[in-house]
Amino acid sequence: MESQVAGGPAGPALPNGPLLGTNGASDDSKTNLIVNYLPQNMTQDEFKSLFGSIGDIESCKLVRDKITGQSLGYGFVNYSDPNDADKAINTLNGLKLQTKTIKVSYARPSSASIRDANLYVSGLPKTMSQKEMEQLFSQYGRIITSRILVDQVTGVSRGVGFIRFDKRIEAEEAIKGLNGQKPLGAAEPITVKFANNPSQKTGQALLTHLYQSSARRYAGPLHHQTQRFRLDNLLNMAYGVKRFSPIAIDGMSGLAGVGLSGGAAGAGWCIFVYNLSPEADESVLWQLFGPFGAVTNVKVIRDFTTNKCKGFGFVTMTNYDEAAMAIASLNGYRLGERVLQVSFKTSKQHKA
DNA sequence: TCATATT
Repeated sequence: MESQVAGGPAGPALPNGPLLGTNGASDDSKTNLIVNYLPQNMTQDEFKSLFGSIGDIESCKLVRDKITGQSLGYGFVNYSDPNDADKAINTLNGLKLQTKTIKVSYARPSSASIRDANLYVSGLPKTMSQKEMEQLFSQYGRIITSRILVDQVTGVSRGVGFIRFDKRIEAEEAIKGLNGQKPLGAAEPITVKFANNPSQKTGQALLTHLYQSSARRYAGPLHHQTQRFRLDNLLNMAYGVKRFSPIAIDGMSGLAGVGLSGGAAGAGWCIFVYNLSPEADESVLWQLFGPFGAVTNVKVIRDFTTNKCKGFGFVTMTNYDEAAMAIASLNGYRLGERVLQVSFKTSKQHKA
């Protein structure tokens, strides 16, 4: 993560110049851990507290979905002392937390070459074991993880599995070599392709969350036209249907001086979004508001010196009804540990 | 017939 400078009194004298290893990279391979199979509902604070009980933490991060803020079930911990990292592996690896058994291991150095190295395999013989599947794939490289999905009730293989290689090149070679091939003694060929990236799922996950939260917020019989409008549109979005609603939502009375920004270039409805994380960027706003309709502009307000988001931003949408829908759906939406506040921007001139 | 491992 961050460069660490060796300052140990017992270490060899360092030459002048950058206090880095000969390869120019900082060496956190002895202090940086990856933690997998965390319970879905574990928070950053709980994560830090659990691993902080071992020793001083330099930094730690529970990895979450960029858009929905949901935990992705893994995280990183960087200890100040390599001995604490070792201790964390020995004492916390295999710990059972709720339904999960967490895995604690040293993190490989992060690089582009190890990303997108995860394969989805289907059409496997039901009799093939995880070990046999690994043997089949191991000729193409170092396998980091493997799994065969099983029927929840019977425990029998579903013929579907995952293989994560150390390097993406190895995964590519495995696809070339094994996709469409019959394993020894198998009746049918297997399909080998890259597994879905979690980020591809987030659009759908967002819509699901929005639909659920919307359904909760407007719980009750759907006889009111406004409610029907919202739910119809959320369902339409989920199915990718674009259509105009014949039902007009609440009138636009009482909106004088609110939201509507004039000017040829900036015409549209300006929306104020509050409680963004310091890490938020424009893409988050595009992805949050895009599903609701035409978005012409997004802006994250950043601190000039740190370049971190100051906690708020603005989105401009062309159509009133789509902006109103976005506000109704996203106001109060939980993004990670934060609850968004979303409203039409109020004009500053009129404030006391 | 896609669960979750690279900040």
